[in-house]
Amino acid sequence: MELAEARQQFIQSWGVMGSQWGINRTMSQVHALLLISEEALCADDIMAELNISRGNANMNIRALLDWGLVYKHFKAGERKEFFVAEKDLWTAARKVIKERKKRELEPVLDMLETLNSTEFTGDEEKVRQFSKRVADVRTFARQSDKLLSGIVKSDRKWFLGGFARLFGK
Amino acid sequence: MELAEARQQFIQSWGVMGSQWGINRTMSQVHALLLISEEALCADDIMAELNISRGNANMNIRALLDWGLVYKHFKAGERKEFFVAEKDLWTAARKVIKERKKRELEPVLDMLETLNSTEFTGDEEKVRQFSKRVADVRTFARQSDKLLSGIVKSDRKWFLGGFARLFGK
DNA sequence: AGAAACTTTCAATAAGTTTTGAAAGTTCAT
DNA sequence: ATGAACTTTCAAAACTTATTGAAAGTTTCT
Repeated sequence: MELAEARQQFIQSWGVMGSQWGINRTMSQVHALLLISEEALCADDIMAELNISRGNANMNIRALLDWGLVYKHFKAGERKEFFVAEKDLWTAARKVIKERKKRELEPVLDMLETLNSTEFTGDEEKVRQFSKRVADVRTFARQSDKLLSGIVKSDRKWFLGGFARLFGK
Repeated sequence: MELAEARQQFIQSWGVMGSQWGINRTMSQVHALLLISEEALCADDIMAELNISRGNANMNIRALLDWGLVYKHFKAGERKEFFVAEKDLWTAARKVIKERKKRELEPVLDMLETLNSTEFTGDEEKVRQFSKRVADVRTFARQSDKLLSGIVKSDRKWFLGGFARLFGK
């Protein structure tokens, strides 16, 4: 198989996965491209490889920097900016978990805390039942938050090591 | 606070979270509505509560059944179908993980396995570097898959119990 | 200060996704 | 076999999100 073809396959597949998880397809593709690139790439390289406009490239590169998945890299004698991906995927995954937890889980958690400490007006029995459900969901969400925090704080060994001992007991 | 208002807040917030994770907003809202409903609801109840069309309600209820997050419920003497949510969120979460793993992680894993056992044509050094990157990503993806499988198989106690002992050691 | 090299912004447009609603399909009771 | 009750389908419309490209902005060099 041609190397170029294999690269495209990797980039496409990574893009599809991203879009299924609510991440802009182009952003995932830029990430994929940088992941498999040894050399730091500049905006023009990325535009050319992925066939996208300058604006689109710029916006998605900024987003990746923002997530901490890509770093700026300056080459001596070159004026433009180059970019490299965080190549350690465990580090990258932890950043994604941390960030999504903050952006997407915490607002729900806040809503649940608020509802949990509010008194409702309405049919007494219905209020009782609703409060019970909210409390259940809150417990679950807090537990999930705790689990994710633990993962973010844990080190590579935990991830690389066997998980067998962690479950079922 | 009015009970009705609180219900809307819960439903909206759950809908936003879903959409951020690549799940149709209406589907999350139907799920939220069923989660906080003691009684089983029929299509018309859901249409009325969420102000959506019959087609939309039907399509999203089917999807939730498909994910195993909602069950059909028949009421004696009633001809129409009623629906209830799986109220145990740990059970629901495991189903979601299992399903997303299958639908969204496994295709990437397959791509990585294929690329990993393919010889590439092209500049020798570039091929070597690309293969190394693919191997790295594959290792990470397999490890993630293993971790998720463990979670899916683990029991509630593991989730409810303290995670402290699991990390950092 | 001016010009070149580069990055960012943003309004217009394109692409993609979701929703609707009416028609077709199904099931069940008589 | 018919009709009422209910569910499913699907093409068209509405809505949302992503992308473009040209203009504006910034930085660096002489």
